[in-house]
Amino acid sequence: MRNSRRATISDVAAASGVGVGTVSRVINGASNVRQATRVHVLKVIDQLGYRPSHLAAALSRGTQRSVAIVVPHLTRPSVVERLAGALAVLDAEGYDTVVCNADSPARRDSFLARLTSKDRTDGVIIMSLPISQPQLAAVRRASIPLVAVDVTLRGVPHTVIDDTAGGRLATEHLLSLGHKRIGFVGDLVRRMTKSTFGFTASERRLAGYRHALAAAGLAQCQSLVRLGPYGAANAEALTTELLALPEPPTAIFTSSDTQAMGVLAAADRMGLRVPDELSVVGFDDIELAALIGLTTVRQPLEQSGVEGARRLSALLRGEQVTPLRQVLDLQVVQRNTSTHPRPARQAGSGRAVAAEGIAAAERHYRADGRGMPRAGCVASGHRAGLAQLRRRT
Amino acid sequence: MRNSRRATISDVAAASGVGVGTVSRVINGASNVRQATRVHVLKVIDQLGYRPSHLAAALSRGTQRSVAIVVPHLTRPSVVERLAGALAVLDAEGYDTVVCNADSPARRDSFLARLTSKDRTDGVIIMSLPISQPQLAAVRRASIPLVAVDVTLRGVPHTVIDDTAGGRLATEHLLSLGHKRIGFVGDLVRRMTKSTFGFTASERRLAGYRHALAAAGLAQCQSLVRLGPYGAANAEALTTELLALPEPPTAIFTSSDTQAMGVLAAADRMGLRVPDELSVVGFDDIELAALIGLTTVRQPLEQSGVEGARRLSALLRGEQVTPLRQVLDLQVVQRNTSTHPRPARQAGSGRAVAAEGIAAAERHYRADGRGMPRAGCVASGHRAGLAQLRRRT
DNA sequence: TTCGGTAATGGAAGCGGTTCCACCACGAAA
DNA sequence: TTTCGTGGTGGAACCGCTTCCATTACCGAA
Repeated sequence: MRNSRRATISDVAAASGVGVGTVSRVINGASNVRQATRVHVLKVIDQLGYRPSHLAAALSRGTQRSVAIVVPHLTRPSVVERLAGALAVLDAEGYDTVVCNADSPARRDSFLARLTSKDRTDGVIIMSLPISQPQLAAVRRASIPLVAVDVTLRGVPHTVIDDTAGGRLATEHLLSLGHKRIGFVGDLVRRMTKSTFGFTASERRLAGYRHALAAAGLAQCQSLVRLGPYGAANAEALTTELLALPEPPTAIFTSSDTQAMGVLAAADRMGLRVPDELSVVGFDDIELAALIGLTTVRQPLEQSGVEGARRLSALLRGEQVTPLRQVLDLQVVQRNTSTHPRPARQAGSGRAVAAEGIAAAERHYRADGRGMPRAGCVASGHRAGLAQLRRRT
Repeated sequence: MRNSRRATISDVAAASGVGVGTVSRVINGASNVRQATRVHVLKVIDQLGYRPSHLAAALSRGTQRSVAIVVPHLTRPSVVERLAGALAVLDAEGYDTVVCNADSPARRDSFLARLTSKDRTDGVIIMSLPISQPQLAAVRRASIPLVAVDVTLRGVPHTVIDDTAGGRLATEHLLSLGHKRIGFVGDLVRRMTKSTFGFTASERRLAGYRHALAAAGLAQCQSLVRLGPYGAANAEALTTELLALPEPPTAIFTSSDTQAMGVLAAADRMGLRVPDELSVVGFDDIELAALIGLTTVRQPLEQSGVEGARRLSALLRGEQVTPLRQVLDLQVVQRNTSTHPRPARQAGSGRAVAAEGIAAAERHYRADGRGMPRAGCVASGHRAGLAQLRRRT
């Protein structure tokens, strides 16, 4: 047996004494093939270990059925849930999905360039990732079927939530519980370019928070708003600052559940009981939120992926996608990190606690957890304050 | 301008008055093209909005540079970290990566069938997913370059950890703290087939636990080992059972960090303080573990993906991959959920607490959290016990 | 002037399928 | 017997590129 190179369809045809057309029909299960022929060809295929080339078939047929999804920070829970939703739909529709994890703007640009300059996939889904005007224009010119999820892209079908409304909902929830001093912990956005894209989710949620406060006739205290890079650790630091204020907030709204974890950690480090001494509201309702009983604004993460994928696949079928802008519902899920503010509060003791907390926090941030020596067993003194998952009844 | 169908390379050639060969050279940046020609062709390409077909190029060139990764349960943090590691490497090497999320054995089989029956990708990475003997044989016959991560596959390069050793490490850590009654909470495995693949990670970690107990000369109490389906909620239920025993454990080792979350939740529900009244050790060291101060066995998740991808790419370069079995290091990271057992313990009060806890748990499991009515704001009475992220100093 | 040698280029021959059209039997209808 | 379908089948043309070989133009060396 000459197995120098992989068997092709004509090898099979030759070996089974039929034409390539017939082999092709057998492979694709066309009905007009005599049973005996089919069986014979199938046997030869098996003997030769022949595997049809997807590539050649796609080229010849003119359709490859593959799409790309570009996401930032694949490891974030909210992103993964979206991605999973999209993958499920695309699989079901028979698409191959190539996942592009754009950790940095540079990688995002390189992915986008790769996708627009060459004809690699039938369509593209962009998730949670603002793209620059020129890039959008490039995609347009290439007329690549494109949908966006969790980003507003002019002229492109996009599935989003109303972040501003979400921020308002969260804040109104806290207001309705009686809170007057409500802090905000969110993302600091370094803009890449002067281009318009403007607001990120966190900024819009902050806007919603401001609207709600304004509507309630409350003065807005700038010092109650703290922004920093994404991540629980940073949120913890910001919260520590917030709680150390002369007049600390009685509640904190934060722009993601992950950041809420940091807020909770900070509260604990400062010795504040949640929700009795501090109410906390997150955003997203990732799986973890239910587990730890976090009050949060639920957005349909997985469903956003599902919708995005559905719309792309409609686009690829040549259907009209309307409306261009699809807004999914939000709702506050009250669990166990929010309640009425405690009636009284002694400023003095509060401050003392806060001071201690800050010192502890500073000790902590100097050494982070993950890069430790590689012995068999390491006692990690960092993260010295012990965290525990705690439920109160 | 006739834009009925997409421009091809010969359209460009015709429109710019050169041969297709020259256009091809321009596209691929070959050096032997006159500068003037290059510029002109480039201009025409731009005018025509021509995008070279990746498909056709790949077919012609005979290499497509794409791989598939098959993973189970994409949303689990450990899986995502592995995936992210692999993606980073594959991107850097210029591969397109199609992600196959196999939630069920059926989907796994369909992915595998799709990948083996047709020639779609250059190679495949399988993560954390046991496959059946016939399937492995099929892959072999098709001689698809394959590597495994977190699964042992005979004859296939695989990157794994020594789960048994990990179980032993965790248990020895608790033993060294003075614990004598150590519980285990892990996965119940319904075997799909009679095929050999045998042990899952959880089972092997359980084996390690048993070894350690045996080595310490401790009697093994079968009732201290509880197995159930994966997930924090189930782990919580199992832990509740464990803590309701007449003689409850003073420490629990559980086969993943996610399950450890459930263990912590159960402890809290039962009113047990961690680590004073119950020590808890997880496995994996996902990001969350550091945040909540969970003592755990660290395995290099992301790195496992990196290694798998590196090995696949070596395989695709035609290099030998040795050793076939690559075992990554483990280490216990002690944080704040493990300490010495408390000296004394009154059986009576313990039991009373336990009984109450079980009742509460049963109430809980009847109604799960996520399928609530869709009003603007929902107060969720399920998950009634409020959970809080808590750090003690 | 003749003759390599070289840089730039044109274009045919694949890559491995799908598809369409021509063709062949063969049985039923005329 | 002739004439049509009609189910099976063979194979050329084509999908859009890459690649290799042939060709041309031009230049310096002999």
